[in-house]
Amino acid sequence: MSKPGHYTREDVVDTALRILDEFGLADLSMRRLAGVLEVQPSALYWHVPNKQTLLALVADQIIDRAATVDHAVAGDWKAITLAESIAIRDALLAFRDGAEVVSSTLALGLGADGALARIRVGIDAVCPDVEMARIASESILFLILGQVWHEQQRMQADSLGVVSPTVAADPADLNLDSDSLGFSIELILGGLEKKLTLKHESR
Amino acid sequence: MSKPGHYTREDVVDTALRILDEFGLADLSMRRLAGVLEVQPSALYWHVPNKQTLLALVADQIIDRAATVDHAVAGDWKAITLAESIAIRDALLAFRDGAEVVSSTLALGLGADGALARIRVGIDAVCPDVEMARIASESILFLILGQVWHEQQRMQADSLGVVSPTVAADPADLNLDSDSLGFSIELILGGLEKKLTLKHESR
DNA sequence: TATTCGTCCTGAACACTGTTCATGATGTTA
DNA sequence: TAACATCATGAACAGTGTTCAGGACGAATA
Repeated sequence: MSKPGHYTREDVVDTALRILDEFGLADLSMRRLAGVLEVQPSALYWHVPNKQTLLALVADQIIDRAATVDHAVAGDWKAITLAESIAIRDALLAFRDGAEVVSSTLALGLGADGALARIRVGIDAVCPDVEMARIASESILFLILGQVWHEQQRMQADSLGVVSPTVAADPADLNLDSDSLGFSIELILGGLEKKLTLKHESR
Repeated sequence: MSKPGHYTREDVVDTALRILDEFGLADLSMRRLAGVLEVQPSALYWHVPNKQTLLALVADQIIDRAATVDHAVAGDWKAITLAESIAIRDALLAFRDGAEVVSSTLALGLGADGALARIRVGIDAVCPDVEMARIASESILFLILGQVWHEQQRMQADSLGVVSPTVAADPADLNLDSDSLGFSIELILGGLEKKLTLKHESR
């Protein structure tokens, strides 16, 4: 941001990512982004065709920055899938409104496919039915996105001073949320395992 | 709409619902809504404090119109939960962009709580752990919302002439999607059942 | 009958939004 | 020196949610 000269597309995406994290998706406007870069709004449209693809690039960045998982250290396929899911969850949580950005990008089919791919690896290893594997991994992804989106929206509501009528700020809340996601995923993986063993036995 | 006279809040919400279904969420603006009612945009702000709560009322309407489920006819708790889920899924599908409207309303905590309540009844009957029941039913709701949102966004993309590179219009697509949701939910319910029986045995 | 009151709406304005377009400066290559 | 791709300007267009002083009109009250 210091050099007022020529920018690259990566500069634009990185700055958008920072504005997103600092002020939230609602305040991430093309004009604001241009202002931070000390540039006219129209200049952005040289680097990017429109705002939606800008957000898709931002979503890709968020997913790409998810921590890698050592599959050897994680354990069996269930542990691997769980670890990958937690990594993606943390990546979404690392940026404000991350879940909403990735959600809409994913819904529009503009990117962020890396998330689904990472969830699938563990499942594909044990589930020969590709359709079944697709449904299971998509379900887990929806679970992650829904949970984190809900959580991040609640965070914003809280930061806006609107204290929710429910019990406030339990010290073990973060762990509870983390366990909550883990539990949900275990439900799906458990159900999948059950289905797989049944299929084996019926042969 | 024919009488230019006084409107009630329900008229406004109903008209918003019709615009949503005909033209989609992106085209549901306060100005357009006012135009259909042959009224100045500012008139709407007498009936409703802002657009977000208008959308929340619309979301409530969508959920409230979900078909009722006869629990006696459905069968056991798993069948009941599945039937309720399908009913909610169909309610979301009955209006264009229904999933997105309900999703954001739910995330903002502004309404549409009926959906979660209906999913919970079957689970609460067999799951004594309220926390566990909450997580399981929220998971199912996220699954429904994610799946339908994805599907509706794809519908809009298709209707915009952007033919997706994947195989087009499989005649069994609708059934496949319906089965897809049923299968995901069965995964969760199966996992929950497994967890419940394990808990019983360990006593 | 005259006046007040609550209800519902008008018309104009404010402060934004994403996006387009003709034009221009700057540095690299032919 | 001339041509070219790169990256920007500045103005404008068409739209958005929302606010606010004021006005019309029917019902209740004095």
